[in-house]
Amino acid sequence: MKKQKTILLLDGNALLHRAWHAIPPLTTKDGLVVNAAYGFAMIVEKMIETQKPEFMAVAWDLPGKTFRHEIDENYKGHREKKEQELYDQIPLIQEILDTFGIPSLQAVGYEADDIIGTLSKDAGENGMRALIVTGDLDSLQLVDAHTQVLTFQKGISETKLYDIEAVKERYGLTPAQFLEYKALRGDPSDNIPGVAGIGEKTATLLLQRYETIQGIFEHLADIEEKYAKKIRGQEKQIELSLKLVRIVRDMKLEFDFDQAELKPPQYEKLLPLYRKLEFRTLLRKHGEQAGREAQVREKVEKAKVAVEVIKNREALDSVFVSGKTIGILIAEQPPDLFGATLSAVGLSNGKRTCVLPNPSVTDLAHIAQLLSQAKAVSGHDLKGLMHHLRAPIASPSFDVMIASYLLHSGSRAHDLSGAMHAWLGRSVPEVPEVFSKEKDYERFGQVVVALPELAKKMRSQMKESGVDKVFDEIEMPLVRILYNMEMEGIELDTASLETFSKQLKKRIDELTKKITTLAGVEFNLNSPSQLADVLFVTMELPTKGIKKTKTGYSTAAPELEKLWDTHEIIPLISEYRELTKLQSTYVEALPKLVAKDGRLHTSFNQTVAATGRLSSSDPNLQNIPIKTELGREIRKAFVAPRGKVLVAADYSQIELRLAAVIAKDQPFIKAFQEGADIHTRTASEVWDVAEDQVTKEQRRAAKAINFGVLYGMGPRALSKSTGLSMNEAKEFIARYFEIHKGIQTYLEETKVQAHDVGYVETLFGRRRYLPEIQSGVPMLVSMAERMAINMPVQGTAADIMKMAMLRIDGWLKKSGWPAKMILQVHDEVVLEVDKEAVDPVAKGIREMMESVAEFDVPLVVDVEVGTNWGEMN
DNA sequence: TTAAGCTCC
DNA sequence: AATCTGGAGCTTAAT
Repeated sequence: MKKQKTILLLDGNALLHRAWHAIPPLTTKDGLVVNAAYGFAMIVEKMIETQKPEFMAVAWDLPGKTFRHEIDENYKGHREKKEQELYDQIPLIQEILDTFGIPSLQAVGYEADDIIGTLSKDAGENGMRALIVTGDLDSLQLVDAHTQVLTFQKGISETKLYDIEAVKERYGLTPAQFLEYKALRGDPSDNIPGVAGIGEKTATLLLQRYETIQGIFEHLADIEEKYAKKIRGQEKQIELSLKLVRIVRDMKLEFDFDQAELKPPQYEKLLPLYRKLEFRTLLRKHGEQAGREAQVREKVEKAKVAVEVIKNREALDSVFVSGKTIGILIAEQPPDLFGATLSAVGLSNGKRTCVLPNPSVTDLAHIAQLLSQAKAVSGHDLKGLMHHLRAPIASPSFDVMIASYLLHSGSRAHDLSGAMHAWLGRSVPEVPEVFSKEKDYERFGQVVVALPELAKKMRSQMKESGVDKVFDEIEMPLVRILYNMEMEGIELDTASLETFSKQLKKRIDELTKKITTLAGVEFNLNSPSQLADVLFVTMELPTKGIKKTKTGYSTAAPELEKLWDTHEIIPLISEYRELTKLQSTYVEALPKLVAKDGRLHTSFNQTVAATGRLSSSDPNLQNIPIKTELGREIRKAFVAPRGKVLVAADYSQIELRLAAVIAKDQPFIKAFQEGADIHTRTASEVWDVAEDQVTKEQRRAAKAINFGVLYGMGPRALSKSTGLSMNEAKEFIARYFEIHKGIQTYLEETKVQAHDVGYVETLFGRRRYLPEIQSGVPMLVSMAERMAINMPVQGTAADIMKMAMLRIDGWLKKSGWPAKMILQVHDEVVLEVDKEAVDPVAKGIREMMESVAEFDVPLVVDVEVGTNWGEMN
């Protein structure tokens, strides 16, 4: 039998948008925006390579004619400019398509979908296979025995192929039913009305039961009344929806498949075009830079060291020579259902380098055992490694990820290959994800071998800038502690959250009803844009003084507050916001993340925050609510197991104290030495009244400026946050700086230093570079200045907390008290402690924390004890 | 993917 | 003419 030929049909507009969104704004050196064209070219080339079609064509909507896809008036204005940049790229794409000989098709009165629908049908009738490439799931209705749909899942790299089976699997419906499903369900974004009250679930259910819409109407009598009443009498509406959703498949098209026959690209046109558009990756692929590539290959080749691929543990043991630093790397498989698994472990002692493929759990345990005896261990992301080994490493000495972070704290990308590139200045192979051939192991081995060299380079750089102390004395020892905290986790009382969830749900439903009634329209109140529309258009609430966002009027909490008295709906919306936030972010999400041991395990990221703080994710346990009474309910669900209690110790006012220390501000230093209420003291100074005469308002304003100073706040922000007038605020600040000369000088000098040397530092030598400060762009410069002001203070606090954690860990180990650190929230650590040991542990950690550093200002720690995190006393 | 909004220190 | 409060992470909508 003859091989079936394939025609690839691309939905030009859908892919254009997909490319536009997936690729960050790229411009050529002449300022031409080319990201969409680039993405489109990538898609086209990838499709040709992977699908090997015989024919190919691109269908386009006619410009300006949007039949089904009406653009919402609300979006029009701000979008126009961006849209223009996007549409300007269409001619570029046409040019690219021309060099491949791929025709573009358009038709008056039809959309791209219709052309594709028609051509795919023709193709099928002519014994061909049609493969539709689009970003739009509407085309799934076209799928049949010889038509398939390829969609993009995220970005432009991951695709999913839908044939009849795949459609059934994904939606539980045949492609023909999918059409009816969309007509029933509707689609607001495409202006398809559908049937009110029928959503995904109901539409699917009914179609599964009765096969077609006709079937549903025939069995209307058998259908539960709650559904039936929604559908009854909706024939017209459904008819209309069907018409809107159905893609035309019988257009009259003057089209000959021969026109779409795919030939090799005309390189003499394609390459200059790519060069003009600066598509380097694609150029390289086409051999443009074959010469340079060969050079790089040669260099890698030269650096090659003998790598053994060993398959047994005994041989592996020989790598571990006592007194040697062991370099270790893991190659992770792409995560699947069972989480990330390892495809290989690479080890090197500097002389021998081994790669162990597919390590078993016992292999890993064995490696952990051996590593704990090594003099030092270096690698990349050692905390991650410990999790894979399921064991701490006693002496982690060099983590490339952390070194990269300390050398470039502003960046968030600290991957190994990036570091190799940046510090070794040569191409090192990427760590492979899957190992199938011998050369994969070899390539991996080359990376492992390069590790010590990389570490050496990075160390000398760290010495040069003086961050090596932070590295050796703070960050590296902290790795194991963070691992232990992540392993330990915290117990979550899911039962209480369940009860709370029910209460929330009840109130949220009530609020939804009331708000809908008051507004007079049904809308999604989770959507800020819809809410703004309802408030300011439908209900005509005053827009004076309301901030604008890029998309229209803001509905953020402070803006709603301005509208508080204009309508009773506002407080309800505010409450709705609070409740749904709690419900979705915490109450519903957290219980799902409880591990098999009944506890919640976060990840503490050591290489994210530019100031030196930790961050927490999956889940983030550093933003558990506490401010509002309802929010506190969630915190109360963080509990100590039977027989234990939680002990929380937090540094009181640590940033302000450190600001006083760093700025050598005498009045502040004195105030802290005397144990004064710092905000009351400030108010008393500035308004020149006795401390016991300071009003609440005055204290509030003083507090606002005390915090504001740390962030580089101006008079504008101060007046906003205090209610002071602009002039009062200015005067207040002037007076403040008159008294706090040290602070004023610090602000000035820090800015100057940041401009001069391009970085700022903490008291312990952690450094942050601020390249934008020399950019000359006023907004970026002032932003960098504020970062410069804030980083030494926030960063020193972070240093101190990290050192305190090291001391607490050491003290607990030495003293043997049954207590474990489990959480850190910037200025607070939480421990889980056996009841009997509470008093000595509380006393001990306070002493550890308060004495971690000696300044002119005392560090003060408050310690609280409780059975849950919400009620500590 | 981004924007808007909210949570924390 | 108007902006300019530092550091994080998560959810939802919308494209």
